[in-house]
Amino acid sequence: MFALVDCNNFYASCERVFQPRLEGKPIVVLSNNDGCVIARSNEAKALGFKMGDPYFQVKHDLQINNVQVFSSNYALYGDMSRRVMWYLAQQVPEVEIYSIDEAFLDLHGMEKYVANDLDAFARTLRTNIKKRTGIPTCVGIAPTKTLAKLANRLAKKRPELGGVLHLRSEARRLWALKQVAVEDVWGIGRQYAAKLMAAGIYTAADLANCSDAWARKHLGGVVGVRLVQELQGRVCQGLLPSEDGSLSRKSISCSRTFGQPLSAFNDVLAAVAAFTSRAAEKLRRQGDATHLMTVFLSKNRYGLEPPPYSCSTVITLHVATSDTTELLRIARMALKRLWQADTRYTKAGVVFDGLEPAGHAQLSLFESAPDTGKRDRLMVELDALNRRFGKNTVRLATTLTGRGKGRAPWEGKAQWCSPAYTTRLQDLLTVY
DNA sequence: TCTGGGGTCCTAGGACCC
DNA sequence: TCTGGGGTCCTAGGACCC
Repeated sequence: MFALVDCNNFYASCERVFQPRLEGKPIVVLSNNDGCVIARSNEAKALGFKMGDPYFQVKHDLQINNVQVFSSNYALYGDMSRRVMWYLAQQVPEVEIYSIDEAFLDLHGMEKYVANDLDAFARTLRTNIKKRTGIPTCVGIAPTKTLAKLANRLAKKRPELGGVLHLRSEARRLWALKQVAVEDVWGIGRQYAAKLMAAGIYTAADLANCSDAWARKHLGGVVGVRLVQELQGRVCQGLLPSEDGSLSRKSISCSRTFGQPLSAFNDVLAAVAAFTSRAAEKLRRQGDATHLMTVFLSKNRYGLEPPPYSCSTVITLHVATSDTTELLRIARMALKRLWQADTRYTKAGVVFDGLEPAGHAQLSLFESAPDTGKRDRLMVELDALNRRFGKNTVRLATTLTGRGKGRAPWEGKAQWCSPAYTTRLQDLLTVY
């Protein structure tokens, strides 16, 4: 058995924990740059606000409905997430942190520790998470991860289930499959949903009745086969390593939409340099080096201009590196290659691929190992200082613009960001 | 004026190897 | 002159997830 524990409306719930007066009130949280709606409380959902709604389009409706608006506060959400996950890790032998607000638990063999009553166990988890962190959750329990997802979804949609649904029998599984529309199945996106409906497949139950051959042909090959089998109760996926040191990403990126369109090379360079530094930090944190760096620039996609809206260039490094100074040199080179004068750029980003463990760089026959000792030590110190004294305490000059201190021109708006209540001493709540 | 960011996996096709 | 089979590695593109 697997369980999926999912926090309800996580970002909105995090904000509510520190502003209880918002209980029962509509809340939305906006993306970077206060661009779109990315999270909603149930009340905001009921008012018809959608995921991805551009803020400027719904601003008026939000106001007249008295919806509380927040900019995203990842310092807060990340820390609250860690608290929830830490608690779960104490309760079961194996946890997969699937996303910032969801975790799969492996319950195989747990029955004997919880008196054969997984439902009661799940209810205890919910109660304790709420008590310790203030975050409401729902739990789905089923023989496969895909069914656990589905059970979780129903637990969330049907208040009468009390936040927990356990697909303990075949009859229960068949009942649950009939309740869920095919587009709400984990792994069915917009394209597949349209294809399935055209083929007369409307519910998860219909999908579970498809043959392996049909799934292979129409749902992306083996991925589709696994999906259908998991709905039938046949286990195709186990728990994966998660964000706890055992997880090693295969690519690392950092990108942002600018606060305003930029046309000056040095302004965009400052942005690309800042993203490069950030991505290099992530790279070093997982102990890797990259030998493939992509830099991309984007233009406004919503205007009258025809595509292409973005251009990119890939640079292959002969010796993999995680040294920020070296990566900055390459980023500048890539940017020069892409640059077109008189263009209003709206976004930029960098991606590192071809990752390998640092220090094990393959040298070709005639290359000698470059002297990287000093640089490595510099990076270790840099990361240590920033960890200890906060992000960007020490950084490289390229990430600054010629304009001196203050906000960089690429930085976006975050007009309604709540305090970092749990990670910043000055932001600690005072209760009178 | 204003439209997010960071990932994963799979397939198909081409280049190249023995 | 004609003809074969089995691999690997890489990239681009498409789908999906939160």
